[in-house]
Amino acid sequence: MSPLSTVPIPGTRDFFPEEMSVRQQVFERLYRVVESFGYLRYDAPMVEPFELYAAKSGSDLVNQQVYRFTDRGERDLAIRPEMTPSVARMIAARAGQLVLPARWYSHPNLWRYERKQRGRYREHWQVNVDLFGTESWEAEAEILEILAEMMFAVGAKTSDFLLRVSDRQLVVNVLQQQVGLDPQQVAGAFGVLDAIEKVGPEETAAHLAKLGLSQAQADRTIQLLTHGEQFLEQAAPESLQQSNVARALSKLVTSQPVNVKFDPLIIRGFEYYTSSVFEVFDTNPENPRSIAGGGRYDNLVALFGKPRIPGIGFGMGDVTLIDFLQTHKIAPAPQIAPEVQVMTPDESLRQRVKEIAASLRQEGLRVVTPLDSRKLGKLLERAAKEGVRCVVIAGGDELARGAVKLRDLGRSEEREIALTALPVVIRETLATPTQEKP
RNA sequence: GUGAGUGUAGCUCAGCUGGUAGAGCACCGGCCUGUGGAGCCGGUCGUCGCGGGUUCGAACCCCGUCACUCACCCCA
Repeated sequence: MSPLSTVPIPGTRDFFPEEMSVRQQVFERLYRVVESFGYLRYDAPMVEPFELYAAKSGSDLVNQQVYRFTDRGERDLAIRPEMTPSVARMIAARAGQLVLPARWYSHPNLWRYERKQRGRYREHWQVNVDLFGTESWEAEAEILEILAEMMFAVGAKTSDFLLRVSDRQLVVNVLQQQVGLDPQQVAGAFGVLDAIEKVGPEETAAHLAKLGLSQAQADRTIQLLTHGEQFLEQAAPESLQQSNVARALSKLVTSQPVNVKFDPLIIRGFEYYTSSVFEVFDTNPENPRSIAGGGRYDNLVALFGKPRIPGIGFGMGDVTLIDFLQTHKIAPAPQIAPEVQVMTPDESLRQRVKEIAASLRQEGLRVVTPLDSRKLGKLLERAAKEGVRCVVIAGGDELARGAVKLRDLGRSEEREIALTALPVVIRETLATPTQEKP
């Protein structure tokens, strides 16, 4: 029999401690931002009825990419490919009891059956932030503000990212009323224009002609959709008045300036988005995938037979976010070393070592002790390699005086410290910058 | 689903038109029985992804296969 594989199944990742540490630090910053806006965390099952997604998630392609199986009770189930249907279900379940607006967030792992490539895995973790119960443009503003603050919280600068926003309804209105397209042509135009950045304007014009657009209509459509700012200028005032995104755009209150751009080419795949849609992009072309995206879905909760509760929200995924941080060299350093190691040169003092370690743990420090006997030099070498900052050396002479040696591996300094003062001195040491030996 | 690239030690890789498998790092030990990172010495480590073929002889050439990576399709 061949040995078991150590490789995770395709498209999934193991998170070794140093990777987990980075992920954890990044996401804890995001949690803090979201919670600072008063959002409450929830969770839901990783497996849902398949029909939850079949109903409204959108294209038949989504269905092809869902992990789907039949359980022993003959239920048709799916591993969640996204969180929004689940949260809509939960909101619907409490529809009569909730104080609205409801501000909720979660951090689920999501699955999609697709081939792995840069920025895309079959399993990824996504922070979802959703706001339910208002159609006000201020909901758009708040959601976009949170999104921007999340980017700032992980160390992004204003110039590092671009927030592209659009409004499906507004774009549809303009194309119908000002270019004279019928609804079918509008739908077709969206599909074709999605690819305009790849195939170029000539081919796009040809596709539009097939949909029955005149030359003038095609030119006008392309011109409008590829010049986002002008799009707003050219939209009828009553259309703009109805567009939450258009109204929110200039009124965002954020701790740093944000690059926001209206861009009608932001479509997004989910069919349930009713008007506002938006995505965050890295301004560095090395990392072309969107870091976060979302939109308004005013009809989703009503699918559960409950009163219509409008919603708006977005997801920010771990894969593209951490790619972004690494591209800009602002990912946090892994923190995997214990703060303190306690050791002794005298085998007979092992028990005292454990007692000292226990008392330091009571002080909230992360403390390890050697589990086997080795020479002090080897123990120090290993501690240094692990990145341990403080080493407590409990020798008989010092202990007789009620003291130990405290060695700061970060600065190669050693002092004798009274046991009673040890926690305080260790904390001071940990707060001091290290000084690398040349 | 389509296309391309890569598979050699735990890791990063070298290995000439085919001639018995290598380096650096890492790991373990010694020099150093109460003090780390350097240095020196020594040690452990491989079905050369797998299967078949050609050959006196294959890590190398040929065929197949699998895995991984990147891109396309599409999308969080």
